[in-house]
Amino acid sequence: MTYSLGVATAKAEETRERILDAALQLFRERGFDETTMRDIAAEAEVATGAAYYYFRSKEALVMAFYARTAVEARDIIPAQVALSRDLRKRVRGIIDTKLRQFEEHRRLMVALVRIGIDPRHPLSPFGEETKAMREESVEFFRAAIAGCTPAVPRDLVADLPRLLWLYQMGVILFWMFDESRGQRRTRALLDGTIDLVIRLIQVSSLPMMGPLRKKLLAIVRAVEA
Amino acid sequence: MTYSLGVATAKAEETRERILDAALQLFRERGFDETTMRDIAAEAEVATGAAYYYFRSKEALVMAFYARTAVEARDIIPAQVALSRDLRKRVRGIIDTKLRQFEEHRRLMVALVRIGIDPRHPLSPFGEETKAMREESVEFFRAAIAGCTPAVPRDLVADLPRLLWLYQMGVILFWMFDESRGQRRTRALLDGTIDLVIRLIQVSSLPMMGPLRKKLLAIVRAVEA
DNA sequence: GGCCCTGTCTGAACACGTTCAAAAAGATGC
DNA sequence: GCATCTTTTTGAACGTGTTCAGACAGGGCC
Repeated sequence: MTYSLGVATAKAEETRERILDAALQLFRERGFDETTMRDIAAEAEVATGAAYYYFRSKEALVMAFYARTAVEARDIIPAQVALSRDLRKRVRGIIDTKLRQFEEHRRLMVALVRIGIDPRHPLSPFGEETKAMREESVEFFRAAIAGCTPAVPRDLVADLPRLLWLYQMGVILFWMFDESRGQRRTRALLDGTIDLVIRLIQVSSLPMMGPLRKKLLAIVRAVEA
Repeated sequence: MTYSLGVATAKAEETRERILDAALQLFRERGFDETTMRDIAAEAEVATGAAYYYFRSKEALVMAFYARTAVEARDIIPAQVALSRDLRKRVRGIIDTKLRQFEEHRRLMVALVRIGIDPRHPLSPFGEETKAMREESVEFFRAAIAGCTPAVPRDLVADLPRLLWLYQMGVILFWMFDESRGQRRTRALLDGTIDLVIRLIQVSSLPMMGPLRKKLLAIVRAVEA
């Protein structure tokens, strides 16, 4: 859950935090590949092995950062969603929040992607072990489409949250590698595609579009199963 | 071009092939991570360093396989495209061909994705070094939409090939991790989405859809630039 | 044949992620 | 306070990708 290994005492918790903070500091200063586990341990003033007592791998340190933002999001995002009933604003709000959370460590996330793209890897966002976190994220989108304007057709309610989550993952992926000034290409992508997504939902809500919706959902389900 | 380092003589070429074949054999038998460079060198009956004389990294061996398929594709795919004027069949033909080429080493490609997802990495399919190969692939799609039925609107002709290439990459990515029997989930994805893509092109060809096309293209261009 | 040059190949050495046996430090019960 | 058990910490050792200084081989040139 916390992506850490055995932590029983308060002192241990403090050591764990020290290691994680040292790691994040060095990752930010030098980059992920340029930082060694020995560096991290030295910075945290523990032996090399100690890092592995708390984190099962170097990537797990990044995952711990990710998990930290997920905990913070529990407060921020529901508040964000409550601000408006407009679906576009809600979705945009969720994604913007996530990007803001990651901002400081944008390039670091690449390390997670490298291993996470493989769903068989324990730390993959598509894997079994991260299921709880993933579903929490999907729930944010479920909350966002509840009672929103424009309303979402009933038969989309079940699958749309997961599709929006996937959309979010795509945007984040793009953003990680977006080296344009202030990541303005990601802004362009967001500005353009959010509109498209919302309009697509609207269009597919028209009565005549029932068959299209059915077909789309059939694809989604065939692919997921 | 060939993703190998200096090869001047015929004997060197033969050694290079021996190393690559040994690597592919071991990768297939045991998997990428489970095969060491020392194993590969031993199997090819050379010293460890020899492998690095011909291939700059372990992943470069996989890239060499990829490059090999790209060379083969130069004959196969144009022939494939020539079989029909039907756009759906053509696109499907290209993607099916690629999947068939990779089939034997499906899981191996994951090793390429892991590093290739980062456009800054030399071996990334989005990077500078692979540009020639990438553009060759895009050209296949350009040939596919030339004189096809249904016809593609003029203003899409410039960008559609790259979008279709991106679509192809997405399908291949999905397929790599598709552990369903015979990768039938990928079949489902292809069956469903090809139809969708073609229909989208048709719909966007309607005269009234000019503004939508413009908007889509504006997004694509803003994101790429 | 002897010399040099370039391309090919060797294998030890290096750096780094990770593991592990054992030591140290705490907690618990008496 | 001591014995025992658990949690935490240590640092050497291991395996692996990669590098590198130098050995080797063949061909051209005198």
